[in-house]
Amino acid sequence: MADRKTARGAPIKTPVGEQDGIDFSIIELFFFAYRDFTSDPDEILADYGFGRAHHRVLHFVNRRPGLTVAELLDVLKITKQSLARVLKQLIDTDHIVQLPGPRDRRQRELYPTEKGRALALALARPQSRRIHTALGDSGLGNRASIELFLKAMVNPELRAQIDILPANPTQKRSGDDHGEH
Amino acid sequence: MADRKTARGAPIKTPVGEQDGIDFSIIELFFFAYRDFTSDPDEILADYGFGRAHHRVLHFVNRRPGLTVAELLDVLKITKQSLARVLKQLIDTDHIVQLPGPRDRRQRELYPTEKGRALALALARPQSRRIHTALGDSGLGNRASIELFLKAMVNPELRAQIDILPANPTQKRSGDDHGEH
DNA sequence: AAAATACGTCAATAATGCTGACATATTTTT
DNA sequence: AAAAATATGTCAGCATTATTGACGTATTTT
Repeated sequence: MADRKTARGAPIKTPVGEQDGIDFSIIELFFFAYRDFTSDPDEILADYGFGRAHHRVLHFVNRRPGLTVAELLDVLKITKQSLARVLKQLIDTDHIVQLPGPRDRRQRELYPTEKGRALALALARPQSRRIHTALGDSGLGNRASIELFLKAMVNPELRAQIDILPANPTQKRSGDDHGEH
Repeated sequence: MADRKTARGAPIKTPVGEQDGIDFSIIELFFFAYRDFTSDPDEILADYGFGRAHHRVLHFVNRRPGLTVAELLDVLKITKQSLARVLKQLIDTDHIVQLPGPRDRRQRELYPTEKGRALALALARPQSRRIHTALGDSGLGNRASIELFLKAMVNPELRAQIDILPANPTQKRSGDDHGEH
């Protein structure tokens, strides 16, 4: 064990596979699918000097206008400092505006501008088209299965975040003040 | 238009939704699902001082032992310089070994060691468990639909990469020397 | 009045990607 | 045999997106 080079493990030449009891097919498919899924908006974002982080912020602010900073952090699971830069850029470029919270004026409610709405839609369009095509290709009527599967892939304790978003077919919204009335 | 602050666009208070003709449900589900899907291995990797990049390299080297550097770059769609760092670390920590290509000695064939194989399996295990649970939760017999959907989400010209990988049910491998003999 | 909260910001650091340039070994072409 | 192309490695610098820690300010709660 003196020489490091001779201590190297021997090469394994057999591929891992499903026989190891692991679902490699879907693991890989998920990787490739997500990679290409994000590539469409990435190209558009590059024209604005934005990145994926901007996309995510823009998306959720458009989906839940009036979102506070704390709520956004909770959805994105990033830190305040990470959010700060991209949010500032989106505000400076007039894609997002902040309004003081009506009940608690410490809070900043985030709203898209018309410009921000337009960009969010432009980014979502190719993704939606890809999904639509994939649903078609893989046989119609799979939509419900796909939704159930994807939702089941999310950590159970985080599925609440999904249910807050509008127009999800798995639940009905009872009111806009998502409230503890 | 002298003052910038007054030139700000007005806040839009209505959420975007499916009525805009865009499949926001699945877009979001895909984001959340992928986020949590990668969180399991991320925790394990942190113990080794590795990141997601190491995971991907380790994964594909285990799936296709003997892969050359160029082939790996093509699968991962990153640059040589980006790969260099993580690959070097994986070699230094004895997870991967390099052998000169038998036909072309300029090439470096990449193989996992026993240690590398073990880590790859440890990383894949929670992901596979999550998939298995999700398939169960969303009703058995969806597996084929899910695979078709995910595959259809991948850019058509890149689906060839998937078919190269072992034990994919959509094709049969004709030989191990993937060769133009 | 004091404490807690929501947010903003400054500074430093890390992981992962990028481009460009150049070196070395090896194979292919001329 | 010489020249060109190829596969890989490496150096240097840079961008993006994330991290942690610390501190300031406005506001609300205790």
